[in-house]
Amino acid sequence: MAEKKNQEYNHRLIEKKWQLLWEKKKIFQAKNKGKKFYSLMEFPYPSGDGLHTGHVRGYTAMDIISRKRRMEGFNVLYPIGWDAFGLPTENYAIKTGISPFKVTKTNTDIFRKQFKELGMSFDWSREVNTTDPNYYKWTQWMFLQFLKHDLAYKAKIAINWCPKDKIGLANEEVVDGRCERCGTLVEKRDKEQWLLRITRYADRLDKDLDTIDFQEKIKLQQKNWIGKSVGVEIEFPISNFQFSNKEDTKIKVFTTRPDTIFGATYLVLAPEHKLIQKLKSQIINWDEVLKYINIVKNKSELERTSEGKEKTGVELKGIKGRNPATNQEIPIWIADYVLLSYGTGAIMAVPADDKRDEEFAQKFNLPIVKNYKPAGFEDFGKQVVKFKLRDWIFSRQRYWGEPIPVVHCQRCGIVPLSEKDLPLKLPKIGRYEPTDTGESPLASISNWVNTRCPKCGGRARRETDTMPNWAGSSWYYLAYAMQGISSTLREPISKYQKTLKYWMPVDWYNGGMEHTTLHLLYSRFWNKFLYDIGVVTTSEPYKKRTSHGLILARGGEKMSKSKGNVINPDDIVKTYGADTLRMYEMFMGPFEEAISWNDDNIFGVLRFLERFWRLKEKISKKSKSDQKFEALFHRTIKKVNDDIESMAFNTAISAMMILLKEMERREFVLKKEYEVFLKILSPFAPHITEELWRKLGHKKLIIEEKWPKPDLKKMIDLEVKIVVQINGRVRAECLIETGAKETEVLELARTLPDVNKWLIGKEIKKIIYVPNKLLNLVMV
RNA sequence: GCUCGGAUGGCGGAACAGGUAUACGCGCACGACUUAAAAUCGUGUCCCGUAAGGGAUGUGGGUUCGAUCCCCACUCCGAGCACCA
Repeated sequence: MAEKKNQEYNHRLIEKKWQLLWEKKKIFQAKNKGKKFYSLMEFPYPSGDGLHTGHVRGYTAMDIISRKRRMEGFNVLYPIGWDAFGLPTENYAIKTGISPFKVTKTNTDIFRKQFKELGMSFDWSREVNTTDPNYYKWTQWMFLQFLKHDLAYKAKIAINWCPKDKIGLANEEVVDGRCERCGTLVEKRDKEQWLLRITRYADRLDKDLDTIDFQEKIKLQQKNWIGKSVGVEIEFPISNFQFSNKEDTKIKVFTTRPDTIFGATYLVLAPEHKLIQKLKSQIINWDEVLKYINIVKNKSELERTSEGKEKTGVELKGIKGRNPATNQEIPIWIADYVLLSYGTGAIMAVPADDKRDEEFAQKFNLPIVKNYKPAGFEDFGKQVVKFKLRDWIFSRQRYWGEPIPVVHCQRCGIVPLSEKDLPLKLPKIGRYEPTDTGESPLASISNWVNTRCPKCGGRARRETDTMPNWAGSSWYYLAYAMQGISSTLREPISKYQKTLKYWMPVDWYNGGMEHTTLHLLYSRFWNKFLYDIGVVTTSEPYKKRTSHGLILARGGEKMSKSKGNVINPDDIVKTYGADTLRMYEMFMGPFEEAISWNDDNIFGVLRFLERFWRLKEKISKKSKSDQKFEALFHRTIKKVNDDIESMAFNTAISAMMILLKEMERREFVLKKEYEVFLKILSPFAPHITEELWRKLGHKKLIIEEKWPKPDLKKMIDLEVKIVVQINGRVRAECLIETGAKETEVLELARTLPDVNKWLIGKEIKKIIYVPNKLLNLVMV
């Protein structure tokens, strides 16, 4: 009885065993030579909840690809690490008083264990952690390079402020006017902030998308976000006014439709436009103007955009502009539908052509010309390119992030730390709350804050802002390559150049769509900068980018703790095994699309694995299969191969299910064929296939075997089924040798009663023949 | 509002250089094995019709010998952007 039980498929008896053996043999450790393949899935934020089913989907997909590449002879790097700085850990620390260092340690331990239990073929020797001082030393080093090249600067700007998290947010972190993390309404606050000049790279970030293999929807989203538009800057003279400064005699507007200039009947400035203050003395209704400016200033972003888009504005009375095309005097208005941050902060309004201008003109009774004559594109100004992309707000007023390595010296101003003084370590503290003044808790640690200026030796204060959690993830793909040298990141940068050149770019990068305008754009920018200063040799970090769909709870809702509908992958692994979970998540539907979890369907793949396990009993010593089976067999090898490449994992598995059924139906299974089947299944279900491979008596592991190639000649059937249609409707089918000519098929078709009865007394007008597929007889 | 996806059995989904719609899986029904149940295996499973045949891929048109696939109009769902001149 016990003996019999051992022979049944039991994941508990095999999965751990192989995981330990892989680890012991260091089978997944990448070398730094050979034909390389760098596959990457976005590294996780190690939250206290552990891995969720969505993680499993993405990591399994890249694990399948990585395992296949290894069998194809590539030197594969499939690394893993932890993006561990960030708010949830800090908030947890505030709530419990437990140090974020400790929380991070606990959480990464859990994640690591879970990944191992899933059989992920990570190179654990290259594990990185963004909160490790050896790691963030480099994040800080890169910040200093930005600073050195004038790409990091501090400025007082109106930022998005989350009053609950007490933190400034980048534009990319504001969703529908609310904080991306906690959903609180975002306020505007004037604050000194660090910014990175990502806008200097806007054009390259846009253009270079054409050189890389990203999914179209990803490229589109990035293009929309960068928002490149080509237009013309046109100067409208201000009439009836004497200026001391010549520059101030004109209002510069940006338009993508300079051809509509003859229809421009008024000008609009953004309320924050600098010129307004300069024109103050000439504006008759200044009180009214000032009142409007203040109202706009105090409106939140959400209010400004959500008030039904009802247009508001005030005319600047006392001054007029002149349309250079018509030479007519036109009024000048200010209105908040014109944004200071885009173009020149001023527009020429063409109410006949632009919907917003039309609404505004109607509300305030401004003239609308129809039937104006079109102008040439550059007749009244010169062509310029504008972007929607804004500079990246790079500082956060929080504890749990990389300290920004500069000091503020009373005499020298902002002074960067010397590179040899990195890392600037985050001091351990007892309280993690942000201060009410909106400063980081670091500000209250006087023995850390008060320091000496590296330049003059005088008194100085450390910068207390920290970096956003997008910093560490902007270059982690480089860290994996660097990490390989000696398992540390301690060497000077020159030591890493060879290995960086060898590994970069990442060959295949998978991740979530939610990171398209954040992480993906930031890291491309970061890499381009490092390319420009000679640290890396490719200007794009990722050759190919794909994305996985979300996994939703049953019924299509998002999984969430509050709804109690969260599926814990640990439970599935425990009950059914890692191989079953991996295969289920790959089989459940199209990889790129969102899909609902359904426990019932797990049994489908579990049964498949159990049946596969039993198949070994049918192995025979015979040496040849029939041609028909071989055709199916080789077609399956090809399909599994091609489907993995296009991430159509669901149909790859379905093809293997069909093959299994066919092999069960037959009286015997050839050992050769069985082994090939094991190999093509192995990336999906690595444990059971290693076990069965070993049971066949092999000493080597299946992961060390070669990926099978289909025999294209054997894929072709000797006979094919041809569908016979009459007037496009299927009436019969017949078997005929592959590659038969039209006349042969027609001759055979005529003999079929189901065809013949439609032909009686009628004339065939036209014959359409698709070789090996279909014959369509068109009748009168 | 704009941009991009999507809509196929009871359910998840296949089929895309226009060529047998519903592969594969789940569920369900019946049968075999069991004293019995579970498990397993086998058969069936879009709708109407005894059949011949007809109707079905969100809706309505069009192109074509032939349309899930291409074109036009619309409805609904999802994602992204959102006064970007």
